[in-house]
Amino acid sequence: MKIKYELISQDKKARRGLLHTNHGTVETPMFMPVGTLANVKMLTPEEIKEVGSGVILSNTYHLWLRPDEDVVAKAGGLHKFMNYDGPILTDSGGFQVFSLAKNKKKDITEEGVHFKSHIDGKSLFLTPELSMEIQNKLDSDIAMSFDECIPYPATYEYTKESTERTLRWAKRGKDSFNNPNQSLFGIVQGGAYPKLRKYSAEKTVEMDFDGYSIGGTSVGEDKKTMYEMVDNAIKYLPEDKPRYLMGVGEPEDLLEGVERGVDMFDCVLPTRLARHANAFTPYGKINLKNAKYKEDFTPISDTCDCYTCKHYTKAYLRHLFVAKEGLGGRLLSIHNIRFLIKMTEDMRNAISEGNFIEYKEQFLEKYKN
RNA sequence: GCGUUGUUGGUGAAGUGGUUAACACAUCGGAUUGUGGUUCCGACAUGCGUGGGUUCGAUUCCCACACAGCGCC
Repeated sequence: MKIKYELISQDKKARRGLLHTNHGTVETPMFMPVGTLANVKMLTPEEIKEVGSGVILSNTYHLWLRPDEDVVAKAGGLHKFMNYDGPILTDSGGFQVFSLAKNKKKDITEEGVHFKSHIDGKSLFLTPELSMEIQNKLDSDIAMSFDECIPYPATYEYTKESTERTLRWAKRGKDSFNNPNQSLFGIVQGGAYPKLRKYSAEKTVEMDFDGYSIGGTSVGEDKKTMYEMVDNAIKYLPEDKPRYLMGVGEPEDLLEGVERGVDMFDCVLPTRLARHANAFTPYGKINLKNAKYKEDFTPISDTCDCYTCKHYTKAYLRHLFVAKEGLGGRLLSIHNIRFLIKMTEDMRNAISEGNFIEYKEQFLEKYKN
């Protein structure tokens, strides 16, 4: 069955809802941890669940290369393969158009995109049809359309050309899509041009997807520009479908996104930062490797309810990072993901109580310091 | 005692008669937004064992001394 979005309550544009999937019902706004290679780096499925995660994200491009989608299909699909029974969303490989296609003009064609494998340098060619075929086999709950994530800055001409091509790719992908148990999201592009965002959103919505995402953000633009991109896309999206802001983000971005009506976020930030000893706290990010934590025997945050904060001190975590012990990254991944997910829980409650803006301002007042 | 080799930052070490003494590790910071697990970027010797000398100029050449290794009585 396809996913179904159910709106529960609304506070201005901020929305609280439920997402019904084949692998359970989850609440929105939600933050989705990224598990590119069929695992959220360093964490077991039990730990992912314990942290309150709704959906996790995995990646078509990476699983295509290794182990390859047929292996996953033989295992019985992505859920069985990785032993995760919650909802999974797969990114289409569109972001790799941004990060791996070196020569945009030459590598990106109407038919598809030429890549060099980041593993062995082999030449690869990914098309909308192939991305759908791989995702159909992976059998995630939500598949993403194959798009081009446009760099920033980009000229109006290039953005227009690319945005139109992404629309044609979306249509081709949808036409070849072949898995009745899987949902498919369309992706709004249009770069930083309001006119193109509107065009992309309206044309994408016409194709009638199961959900819509806003792509092409967090690619180097300033925050003001990013929030404008969201504003200029989201007003054309239907109320009865989930909205997903791709690749975002930082705590302040979640607040700004939810305020504008975003339901879903994903970001590598909590896990990547964790591997490099950076921790989210209510008072901003801290670097646990700093010498000042050498004898700090308090938790990262005394108001955090995560496993790590309940059992370990900053001094111990610092020791693990300085000694390059993997447990540090693991414990901090738990904390950082929990931090963002707890934020979404608090935001949901604030929406229900009609005081989202107050929550946001209180949060930011502390966090900015 | 004689001969010989060596003495460069917290560590291992390059190097040159002439503007800022290489590099690595350690240390100390910073970055990270549809993954970079081992990543990226900064800072870090006012000084080359000590004291003299030669020279316009010495960490580099010379002498003495100190210390360390090796060899010989």
